[in-house]
Amino acid sequence: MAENLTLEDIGRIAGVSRSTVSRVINHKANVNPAVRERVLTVIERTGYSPNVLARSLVSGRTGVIGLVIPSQVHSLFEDPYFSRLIQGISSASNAAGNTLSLFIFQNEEEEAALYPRVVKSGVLDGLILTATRMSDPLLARMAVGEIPLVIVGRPDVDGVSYVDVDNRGGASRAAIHLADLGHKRIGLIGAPVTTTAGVDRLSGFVEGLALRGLGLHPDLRADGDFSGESGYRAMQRLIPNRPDAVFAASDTMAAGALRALHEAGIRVPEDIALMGFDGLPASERAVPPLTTIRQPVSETGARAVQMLNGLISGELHRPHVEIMPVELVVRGSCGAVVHALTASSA
Amino acid sequence: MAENLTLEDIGRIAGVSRSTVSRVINHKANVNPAVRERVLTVIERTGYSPNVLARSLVSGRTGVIGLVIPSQVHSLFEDPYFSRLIQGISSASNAAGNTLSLFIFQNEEEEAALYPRVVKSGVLDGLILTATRMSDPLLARMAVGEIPLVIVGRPDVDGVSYVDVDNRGGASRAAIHLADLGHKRIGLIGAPVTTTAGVDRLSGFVEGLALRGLGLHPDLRADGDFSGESGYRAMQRLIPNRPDAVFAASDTMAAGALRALHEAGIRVPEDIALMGFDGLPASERAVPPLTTIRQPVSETGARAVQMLNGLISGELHRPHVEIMPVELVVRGSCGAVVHALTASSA
DNA sequence: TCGTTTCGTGAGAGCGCTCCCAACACTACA
DNA sequence: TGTAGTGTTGGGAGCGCTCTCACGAAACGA
Repeated sequence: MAENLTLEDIGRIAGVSRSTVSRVINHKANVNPAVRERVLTVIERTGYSPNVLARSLVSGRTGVIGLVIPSQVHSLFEDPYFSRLIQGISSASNAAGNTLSLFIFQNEEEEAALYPRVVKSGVLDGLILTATRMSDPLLARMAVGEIPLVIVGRPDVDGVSYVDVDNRGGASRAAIHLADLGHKRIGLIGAPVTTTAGVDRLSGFVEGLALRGLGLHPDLRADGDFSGESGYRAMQRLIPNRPDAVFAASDTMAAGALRALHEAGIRVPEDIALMGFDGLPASERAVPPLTTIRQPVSETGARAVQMLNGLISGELHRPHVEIMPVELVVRGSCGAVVHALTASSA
Repeated sequence: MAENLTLEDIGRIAGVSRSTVSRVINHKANVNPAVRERVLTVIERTGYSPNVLARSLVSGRTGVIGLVIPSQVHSLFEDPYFSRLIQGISSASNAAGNTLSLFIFQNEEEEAALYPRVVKSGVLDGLILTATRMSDPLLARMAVGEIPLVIVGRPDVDGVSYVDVDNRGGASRAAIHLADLGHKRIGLIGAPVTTTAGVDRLSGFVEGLALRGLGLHPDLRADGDFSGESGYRAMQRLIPNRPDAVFAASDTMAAGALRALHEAGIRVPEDIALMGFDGLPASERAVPPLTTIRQPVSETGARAVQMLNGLISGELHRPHVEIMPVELVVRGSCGAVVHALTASSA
């Protein structure tokens, strides 16, 4: 009932000392079973729970991990990616007994305030940084190693732990899939090359095309910024150059592209094949359903939490890297179903 | 440079005591200007920043506020509402110097774990609870008043501070708008009546119809769960009953409804008028652009933070209530543009 | 029977900070 | 010269916890 019980209080009620109560709570050995039972009863009855602050002050651990979403993530409100990532990270944090603190920065000034205010203040045991840009200034500031750090997405510097999805492999897979369906003029709606994901999906795509003896013609490439709107405009730029297949580097951009194609009266997949990347639930309900590369977003977040906890506890030697596998999901938009009878040997 | 500087260290370097350094840091009066300057220089030079934990332990304030998103919010990953709300709350927290901790609960067990683990542990100064259900069990557990609490959305119990948008007024406005455009058979795709928002939008809508001498025919009402998919199915149920206008209680459901209408070959707004609620950016890019009731989501979140801080500091007497205004945004889907010449007197 | 080990326990110190109070100038007034 | 302020400073206590250490009691082998 009463709010401000202390170890001392519990001890007094149970007729033991503060130290013994502490031992009981922290599951330490060398406590008489009868005494332990008595103390537990008192704790139960009083509803006591230890003051995390005091505990953290002496132990040096707070159990709080920070999730940093840098500025310039305008897509945060459009792209379900971040919702799913946050959900995965939150869920894994709860499971691991961590508290998750969220830092969404609107601008560079807010970013600059992070370092003194949270990293050095001692509240955070570790930090997860998302949405890495190329030469990320935040990263440079944080990677100095004062606090355990895990990046979600490949950073473009060495010596930092990260977990990424297989962007290269997935994009390569997409290119091969489209090529194997008989397409020759395969275009790309790319993600920004200011992000490592954009770079990796581009290079993987080119790599996949090359494996089938194809190349990416400059006229068949238009980059977007992950938003549906940018995918819409990119496709409009591509249409005059008559691609027979297009790989959009995100489902949201693919959805925009689909809209542009509808408006132009171009049928999918009859006139053009379309693929996305992400595997969002919404991609399944597109018309036609979108063939895509599914990435395990919430699992990626969960792995980041686990890796961070490994780093915090010292079990892991840094830097540690993990690449999550992606998966080709064949649906209607690539025309594979139409080709299935003739191309099922592939 | 060195990480673990203390007040004592700074004092030693500056040739003063711990107390004086503390006074300088906390902008207390009665410090010799020359000494203050010297101390500030040392702080600057060493990069010292105070240990928040120790400070919190004695002051009883942590500056951390919790944002709780209960389980059963399946729409979290589909509906941009939460992204925008989180963004607004995060932004306001940063501005107010708070740290935001995020608690997304997957199930009732996780919810049950919240109370002892965070509320009583003393890490949180206050709590924001979102997505209130009717007779929310979480609310019952938290509203006991051990920690300052602000609800986003109207709770169905008394004595709790909350900030809500004018769901009733907005829905009423929508009904009146559609009625004034000459529609008679006005249908509703409702939000779940297990949420107070759903209840309020329903009652407001009925109220608005009544003001124009209309009623809501049971055949013209189908409820969804905020998701696009549910809006799609709800509209399919409504179509056979031939409404000439439909108000969907969320933009996402309206988007689903739009899809159902497209598939059925029913033109919007020529054959049927459609309205949404939310004012999501995506509603503007719908085909046709969606007429909607815009609610200030991120401002609502920001107000919740401000209210919570008022409660924490004791400036506010609880309970405090604030209703945010909504706004009718007329676009193509309601046919108002077509009617504009004849109905501009309204 | 006497060391010696083991177990269970409590007291003390200390984590880094804030707050309170006493001590010390130094000035101002009578 | 004495007394009362006024501004400035340092030390002590204490927030609630963990950890180390030492002490007494019980249990052991010799």
